[in-house]
Amino acid sequence: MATSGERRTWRRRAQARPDEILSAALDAFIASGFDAATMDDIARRAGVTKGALYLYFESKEQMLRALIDREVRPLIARVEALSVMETDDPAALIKQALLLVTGALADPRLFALPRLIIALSGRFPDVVNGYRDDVVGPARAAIGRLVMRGQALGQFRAVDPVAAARAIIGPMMFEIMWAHVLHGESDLGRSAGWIEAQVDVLIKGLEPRGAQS
Amino acid sequence: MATSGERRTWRRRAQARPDEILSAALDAFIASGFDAATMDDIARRAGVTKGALYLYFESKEQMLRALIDREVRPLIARVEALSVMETDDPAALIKQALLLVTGALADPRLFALPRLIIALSGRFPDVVNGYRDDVVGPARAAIGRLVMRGQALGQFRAVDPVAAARAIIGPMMFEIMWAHVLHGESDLGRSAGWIEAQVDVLIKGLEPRGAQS
Amino acid sequence: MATSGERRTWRRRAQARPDEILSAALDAFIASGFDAATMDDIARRAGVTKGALYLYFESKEQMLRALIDREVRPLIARVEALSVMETDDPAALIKQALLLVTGALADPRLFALPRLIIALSGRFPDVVNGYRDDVVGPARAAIGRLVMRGQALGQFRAVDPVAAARAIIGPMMFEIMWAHVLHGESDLGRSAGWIEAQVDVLIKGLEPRGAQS
Amino acid sequence: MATSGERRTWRRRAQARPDEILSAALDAFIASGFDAATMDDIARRAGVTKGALYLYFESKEQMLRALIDREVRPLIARVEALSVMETDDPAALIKQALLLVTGALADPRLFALPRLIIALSGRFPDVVNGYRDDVVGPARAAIGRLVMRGQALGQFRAVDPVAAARAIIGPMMFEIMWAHVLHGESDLGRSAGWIEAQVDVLIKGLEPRGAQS
DNA sequence: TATGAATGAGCGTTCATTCAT
DNA sequence: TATGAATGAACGCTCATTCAT
Repeated sequence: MATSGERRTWRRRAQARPDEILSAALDAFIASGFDAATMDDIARRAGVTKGALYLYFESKEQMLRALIDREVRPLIARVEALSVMETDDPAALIKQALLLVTGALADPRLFALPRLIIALSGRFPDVVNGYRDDVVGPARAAIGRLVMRGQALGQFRAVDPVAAARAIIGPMMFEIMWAHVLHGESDLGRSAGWIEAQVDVLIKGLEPRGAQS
Repeated sequence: MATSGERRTWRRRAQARPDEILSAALDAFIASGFDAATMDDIARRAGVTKGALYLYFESKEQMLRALIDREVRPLIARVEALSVMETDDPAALIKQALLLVTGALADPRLFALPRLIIALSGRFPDVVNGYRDDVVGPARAAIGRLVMRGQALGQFRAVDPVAAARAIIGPMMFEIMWAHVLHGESDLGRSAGWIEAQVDVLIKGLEPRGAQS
Repeated sequence: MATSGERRTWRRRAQARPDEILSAALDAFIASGFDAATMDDIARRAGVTKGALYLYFESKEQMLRALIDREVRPLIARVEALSVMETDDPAALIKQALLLVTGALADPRLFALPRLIIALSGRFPDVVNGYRDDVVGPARAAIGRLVMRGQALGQFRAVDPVAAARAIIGPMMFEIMWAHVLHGESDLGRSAGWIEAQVDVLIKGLEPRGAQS
Repeated sequence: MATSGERRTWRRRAQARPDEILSAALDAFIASGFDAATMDDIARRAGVTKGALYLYFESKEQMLRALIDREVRPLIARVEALSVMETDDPAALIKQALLLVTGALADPRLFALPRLIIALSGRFPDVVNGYRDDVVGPARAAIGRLVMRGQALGQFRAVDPVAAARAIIGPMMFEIMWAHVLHGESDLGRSAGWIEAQVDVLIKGLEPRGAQS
């Protein structure tokens, strides 16, 4: 007797649940940290009861893992896509990739995840390992690929590409993190300009010495 | 029954108690994070009972605050001392200061504090504010002073000194943090060499363009 | 779309459902006890969903009641059948009846029911009452009838037939129960031989004193 | 400033707590079974809060173990004491031991423990193993010792002593258990007379055939 | 100054039961 | 007849904090 429309509504709801719950969990983790966030709080934010959470996730920790996956994978995928594009101006792609990442991490909701990783490292080793293998490693590799391309084109000096990637990504990340931590969630704008300038400087640092002004 | 010698020992211990407790708290926070560390665990590590903790500290949160104070002030004081020394080689002092800080933070017990700050920012705003005003600010100012000295001596280019300080400190800190987070407490040595080299590069970046090789 | 063959299959399954569910419930109760067995577990074992359980049974408790009914009635019926057979060797029938019961209860699936009764007595008085009236009473009466027959034939001494039945059944039951409880489900064989010998001894105990070797 | 009297009061209370809690636990287990009894219920019966329970016991299961120990050890100790007494009438000691045990188990609070063992066997193997090794085994051995003494004196036939012990204890236990289970906690008196008579019969069964009337 | 028994609120998780479909 | 999402009340257990001693 149920129309297919009604059925679809219900189904859609059920299928959207995990996503809604993860968003609620993210909010709760941002507000209270992983330990202090309660399943009740997450449930309330998601508009379901506590029990319903366990229909979709086995535990709070697994929810964290799923959350990292959901939030971070698309970003790293875009960076990887950038890194395999054909180009004769890899410096531009590097800048694009860095601004993509820094722009995304300027959002407190996205930045919350590295922050959680930092806070929980040492206690949930596989969360950290997953992050290292699925996020940090690929990101370094992607930037490293672009550096190699620049080297092949004679635009960059012959340095270890992955080390160079680390040297470029690190300062950016730290600045963003510190801006979030020290200023709260407000005036990231002030850093944003600084960041774009820094990106230019860092990339220029890869050029052959003679090419520098 | 107590000889004055015994009494003195006892006094000394009693006066050392808050310190012993803070050390125990630090160990506990490192092992479990702020939320997951229990007062029982801290008491056990300090060799006292749970109740005794409250003789010296009002609450777990206050203990955290006292801990940050105790751990971080001496380090920043040494950096400030460096920054006001008379010298005609400020680059050497900058390097010394950076290696002082990075060396100290390589110790997981000291690194734990920035990690706690990062993890708890947003929940304890005044903890963060205190850290910004008493640690981050002074550190940037100190390095900035040395940069200015180098500019006055014509050894460095004319850039904003505090911005330069940020650009030097940031990459160091991030690399240390990531080493702690991703590798656990083990192979910081691998990064250590990298760090010293990076310090040289970063300082050289301050020199006038013509001076570069 | 459904052929009548398919329909019949479906009908048959639908009608077999309550039975399948009860079997699943028995397995679950054996594995975990009544309280610790979950409806989910029962449903999984029955190959249906949790909700479907409530189509056939009002509650977990009612399921227990139905289960006891189903499992225990056929066995007691066979004992009763034995007890009303015409015979001039009632001792043989008693032995047959006892071995029937002990043999059946050697199966953990059947023994589970007395175990459940024992465990739950005091909480579900009517379960116990039902068991007493429908199982224990009839069993004692049946054996008692055979004892009376033996007395009528002059083969047994003049003792209270039901008391004699109790004295015969009790040791058997206890030995089986203890074998299950103490050894787990493994070496009931060791007791089995012992049991047959005991049955002989117990029955012989009913014979007139002079008849004993 | 505390008088030693006050102190003693407080101490006495604290030292009596585990016992009070175990009694409360026993009541709760009797009323609801192990699974259905809640820690809250136990705490309420003991007059403390739930948390206080965990000052003395690690878990509900450990409480069960401690309870078995407390309730059952003294009884078995008394049986063992009986079994090593010098005597030239071991039959009398066997009867005394059996009446000791059956008399004790007539108390529903004591009988509750074997009942719990039966209910939980298969799920808490070490609870069961402990019971087998510390209770059932020693009890059989003790009765067996008395049987051997009777055999040495020529008063009993040459049968396996431990098997004889099993054959004597089993029927008693079963009758008690069934009385508890079927009649609830009320009219054990009716069985008590039956039991004493049975004990006589069972012991007489050990005598040489010729000695029987 | 120090103890340690005790509290009480709360946590992550479970589960018998319900009900729209 | 059957599903499976959802509930809501508990449950075993924990812990920061208090306080009589």
